[in-house]
Amino acid sequence: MSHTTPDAASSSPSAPRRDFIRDLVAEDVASGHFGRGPATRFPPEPNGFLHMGHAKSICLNFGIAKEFGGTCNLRFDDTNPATEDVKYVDAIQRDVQWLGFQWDGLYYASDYFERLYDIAEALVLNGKAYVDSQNEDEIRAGRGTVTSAGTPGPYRDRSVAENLDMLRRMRAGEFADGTHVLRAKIDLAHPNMIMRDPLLLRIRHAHHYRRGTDWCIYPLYDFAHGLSDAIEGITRSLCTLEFKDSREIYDWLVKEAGFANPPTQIEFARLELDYTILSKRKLLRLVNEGHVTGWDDPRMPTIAGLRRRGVRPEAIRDFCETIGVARKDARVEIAAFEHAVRNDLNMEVPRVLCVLNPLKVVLTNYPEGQVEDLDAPSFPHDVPKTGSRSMPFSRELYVDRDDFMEDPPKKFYRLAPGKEVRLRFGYLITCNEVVKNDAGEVIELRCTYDPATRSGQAPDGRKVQGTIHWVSAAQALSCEVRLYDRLFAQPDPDAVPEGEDFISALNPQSLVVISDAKIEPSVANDPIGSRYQFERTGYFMSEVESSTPEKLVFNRIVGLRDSWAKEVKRG
RNA sequence: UGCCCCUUAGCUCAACUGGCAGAGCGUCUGACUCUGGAUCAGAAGGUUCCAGGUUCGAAACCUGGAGGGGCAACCA
Repeated sequence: MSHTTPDAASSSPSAPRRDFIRDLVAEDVASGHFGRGPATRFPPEPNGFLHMGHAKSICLNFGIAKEFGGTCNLRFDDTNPATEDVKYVDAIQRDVQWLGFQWDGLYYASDYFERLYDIAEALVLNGKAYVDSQNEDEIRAGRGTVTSAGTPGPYRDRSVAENLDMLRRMRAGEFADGTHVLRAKIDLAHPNMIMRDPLLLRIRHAHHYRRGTDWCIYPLYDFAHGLSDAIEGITRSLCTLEFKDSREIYDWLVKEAGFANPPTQIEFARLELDYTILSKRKLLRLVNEGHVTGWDDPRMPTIAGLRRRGVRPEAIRDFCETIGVARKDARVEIAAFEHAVRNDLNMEVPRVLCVLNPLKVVLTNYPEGQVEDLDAPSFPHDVPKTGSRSMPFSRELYVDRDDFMEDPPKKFYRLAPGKEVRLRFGYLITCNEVVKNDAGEVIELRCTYDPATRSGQAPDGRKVQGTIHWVSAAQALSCEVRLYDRLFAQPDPDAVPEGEDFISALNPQSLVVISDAKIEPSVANDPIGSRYQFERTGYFMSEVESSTPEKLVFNRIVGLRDSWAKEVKRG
């Protein structure tokens, strides 16, 4: 592969993207440095649902394992009994699998508590750790600040025997929460704050969703994480940039614990997407305060929300591939994600016609009572799929209100008094008369059709610029359409005035429900959960949770790119 | 006022580790004319954060500076 042409490289869809992490892993493989194959892990804390940020990490960790013939574990980092729950464990497993990945090992940090405890005792025996009996405030004060050194507390030089005794009694549950902690004995003046005698174990008499109440000294992140990696034989431990400073304690611990060829931590930038928020803490607030219907609300950037909305895992994986992996923070445009979603659906889903805001059209010269079937291909010419359905055509139709203007501006290629348009897959029609109600609202258009134009072409060769979608009024199915839009009204939801928070940046238009849209009858017997492109409108999926055969409900997955809207905005 | 990291096109990333700064998305223009979508073709867009230095040659290496971010939770 050393002399591939650019063409050959880009035409190979499975060619793995190169990034600094993959480069390192490739070196590991070449050098045999670890003495074992590449091993990664995805280590979520089960305290919330997975979101797009996790998807990036999942694609990276599992992707590397797949590309290099290594392994990837799913490990629940469940070291905090206060926040964790089995319901999150279940959701996380479901979401990882739905994304298309299968873990090699399924592990829980809470299964390593005994092992970690043994390491803690060894540390004490080696004079590398001590039991500190100061309270939280005293410990904080003793740590100093970023610009000043900390000072040793009164318990720092306890004897090994006393430390061991205290640690054993901590484990035995003799002490109350907060009375003692185990600390590594490193350096209270260390330039890296994390190294100023970091806390290893704290007492928590609480119910843990897996351990119940049988354990009461919970390891902190820094103590649990690297050692869990080492226990599992991980080679490269991938995490986000904010853990950069933790690398030093990570290395210190795996070395002190005596692991040969221990794993190494590599940091990459966490994903930020504009117009949404990728923070479990903040997403939990949206759920708890009722701003969304749940973790799987289709507006949520969670895997479960995206799945419910109709996004396919292929689109998420493609997106994660295109954004790449870097060492600098960046906010990715949501447009890039929407593009990935369209790109995926474009080649996969059939086209149908659905009128969102129905406006009746009566074809005055079409025979009363007549219905003819028009054949309509389900895919455009450039999508390599076949299939068609038949669409009933009759005297009374519905078209979209947006496709009619009584007093149109220039370059409006749709219906207007005296103007001719093409009905998709059907005839050319001309608008002759506009019927209004007493309030002056347009309620009906009276048009004539040209019987010679069933093919969509005029025999006399006259050009018709616009093509609009329609349904036959009598046969169309009434359905509900949920138009989902961006969750927040501004790119950075946290950029709000002083005194406000991201809640005030929510987009009030993030869900618009249309209760009586009209869709062509061909979809009547499709399974719930089928995806479509509603031509000229967007991609939609029938809502698994709310659709019934009697009343279909569709979620808008993503809109089509709309250059007319851009034209309008431009004025 | 300490330690660590980052800064290349609007955005995300490249640049074979010192050899003519490129790609995707976005934007714009055009083609097609039964999706104002898609697709296809083309274009615009750069003082590689700044100032010095090393070198025949610097985005890359060195020094100084600026801007941004992380770290002082018994969260992860």
